[in-house]
Amino acid sequence: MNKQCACKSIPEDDLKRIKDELPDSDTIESLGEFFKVFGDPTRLKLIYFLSQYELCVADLARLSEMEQSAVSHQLKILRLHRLTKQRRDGTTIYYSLNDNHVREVFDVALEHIEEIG
Amino acid sequence: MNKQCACKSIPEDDLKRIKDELPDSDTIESLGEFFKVFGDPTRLKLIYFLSQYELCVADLARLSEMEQSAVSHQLKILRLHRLTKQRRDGTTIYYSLNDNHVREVFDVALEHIEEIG
DNA sequence: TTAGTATATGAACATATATTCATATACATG
DNA sequence: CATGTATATGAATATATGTTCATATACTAA
Repeated sequence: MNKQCACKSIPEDDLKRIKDELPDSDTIESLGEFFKVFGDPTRLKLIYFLSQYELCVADLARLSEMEQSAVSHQLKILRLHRLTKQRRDGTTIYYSLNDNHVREVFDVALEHIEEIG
Repeated sequence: MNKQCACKSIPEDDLKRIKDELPDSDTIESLGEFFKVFGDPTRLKLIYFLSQYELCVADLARLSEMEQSAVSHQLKILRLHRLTKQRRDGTTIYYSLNDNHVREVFDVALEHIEEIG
């Protein structure tokens, strides 16, 4: 008698049901994109600073010790994913976070990191 | 009179203070790594399935419609980042999530995605 | 030990992505 | 309009990453 992987005994119907519970593929794609934005240390720094203050590009560059160009490129990504909003005052553009979820996601993950050491 | 970027008027001391509030660079790196794990749709699917059930590699492959090898490679990443735990039963290895934070991060992000459409 | 099943892994390849450099755009001031 | 400042962007490059294929390891049963 062959003792097969127990899970293989899950009927096809159940597999289908479990599969159906998965958020649809557009949602999964969007989620992946969303997390990818957080998946870079330089962007995380920008996100963190913006979670605390409304800041212009120049100061973000100074705070994060990145070149202005690099900051602009990354801000474009944050903007496109609607993580930030901006406001113009003369030639200066002030960025801030768009959504409380962003801060929340950051905080939960931080808890996790601190917990697992 | 030159109207400079208002934020430039933030004294160096304040900049230093804001910078100091940023989690240390090891933490930022770990956070980035953590989010990077979520930043791939195939891994997200695995994470989702494992947030619901304890599953073996073969069924994860069937559920996610990935090759066994690809699943194993991705599970290695989840394991290394301690997002999953596993248990062996004969030749079968059952995976499950390691931590409630993972589920929580997933859910908050999902809310965000559903909110911004 | 031999055969079979479940999972893991190394190498190769293709694709994605972050940064830099040079330059463009947008606005303000004189 | 001309100049200066703040920000944005395109191209190029270097690096990271996901998948596949072939194969290795770990365990079980006969």
